[in-house]
Amino acid sequence: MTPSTTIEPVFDRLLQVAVEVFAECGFRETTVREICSRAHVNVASVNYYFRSKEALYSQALAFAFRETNRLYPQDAALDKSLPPEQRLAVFINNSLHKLLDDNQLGLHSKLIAREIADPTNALDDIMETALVPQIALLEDIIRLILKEPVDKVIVQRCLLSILGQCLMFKHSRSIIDRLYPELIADAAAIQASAEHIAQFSLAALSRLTLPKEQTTP
Amino acid sequence: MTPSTTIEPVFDRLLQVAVEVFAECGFRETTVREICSRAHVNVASVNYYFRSKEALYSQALAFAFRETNRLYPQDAALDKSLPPEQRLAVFINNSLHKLLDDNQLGLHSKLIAREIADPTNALDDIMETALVPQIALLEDIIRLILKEPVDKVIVQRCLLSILGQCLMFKHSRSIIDRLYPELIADAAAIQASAEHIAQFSLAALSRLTLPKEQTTP
DNA sequence: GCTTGTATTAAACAGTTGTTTAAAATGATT
DNA sequence: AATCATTTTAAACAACTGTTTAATACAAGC
Repeated sequence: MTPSTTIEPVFDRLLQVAVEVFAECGFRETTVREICSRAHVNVASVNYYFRSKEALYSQALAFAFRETNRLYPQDAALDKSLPPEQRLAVFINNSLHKLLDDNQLGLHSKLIAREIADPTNALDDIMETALVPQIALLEDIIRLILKEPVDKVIVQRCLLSILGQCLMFKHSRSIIDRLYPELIADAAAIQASAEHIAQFSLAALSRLTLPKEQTTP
Repeated sequence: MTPSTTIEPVFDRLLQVAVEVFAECGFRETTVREICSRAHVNVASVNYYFRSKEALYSQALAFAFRETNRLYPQDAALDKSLPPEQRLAVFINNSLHKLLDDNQLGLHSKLIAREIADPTNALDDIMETALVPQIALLEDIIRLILKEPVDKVIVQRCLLSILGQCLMFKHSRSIIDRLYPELIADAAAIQASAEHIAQFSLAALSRLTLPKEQTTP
């Protein structure tokens, strides 16, 4: 048995390269041979260390989730001493950078986004461990902003509204690249986009709590 | 043996089945044998009528766009005599039904959403003919709602906010299915979700035009 | 009849896929 | 040095891929 404290070079290299290639090409389009070629290991290594290509994918996905949450922790959004409006802004800004950072490790979110858009059997395992906590956090923040207690489905719909605005930048990246490339040109632009989403969402939330006075004040 | 009930030519049958299978499995996972099998034609037919599998995909994608715009025309949203707030609500409701209708022809939007999330070479051809007009329409409506003239990028960001909320229901369907399946259970739920998006967005838009100091009444 | 052009077919092609095998290399323990 | 389990390797496997081929079927025109 290999001690869990010492890292296995081939195993680790395989996992990292797998995230890279799976994120780039998707599950089906990536070949085991491509992964092994980039990792400079034999083709049989995948079936030796992992049971199969599918098992490697599953582990790579879990690894990607762990990495994103390690590199982009939601500490400030979890800080209950801050006003919820600020926590929401932090959550959105953090999520957007998580999704859009293209430097080397944006691959993790790319793989995750791909899995969400076109799920495989591995999704269910991931949901519980990594996605549900994020959702719960956002739900809490929304509930705090909508001070008075509201129907559960309203909170859920608001959550989807906010999350949808964020995920747009990942799932519909192809459209944004073609229509408004300047909106995600650099880090400053991304931050500005995040601020817009926060502002847009806070405006909507604060309006929803008010009684049904129509557009004319 | 000639099919007595369906006298549809092989070309048309191939195109329809292609939309179905490509939407279900994506470009790469789809095999021409599967398409031909479901269409009850020989394997060579794809290369006979269309040049290649890729050409068939390209034509299937264009066909899907034509069909969605035929089945869900944006007439009411185009009606310039209506108030822009109502036109926005119609646009959103129409888009959401377009995206979520699973009856037989929701396949078209499924194929399109797949292409947006994971674009192939065929996307650029489609953008111009089918997507840009929809975007332009939404841009116009937003500009009307934000009465006073605002910066171009603000309109663009608001457009992405609204579009993101709609596309969420398609691109992240896997998440919604697992977290809040009741939100898209039936046509009534979909309509309610559409009304929420419209309300959420209108609230945000009307707030964005006002000065920001109005947090507490 | 025959010819001509199109449509359809079964079979084969050439390449790639994930996976397995069985031999060889490695490294620690005796 | 010999034994043992573990790791690495090249090669082969069987199945599947998109595409092509060459033989056929079929209709219309002469």
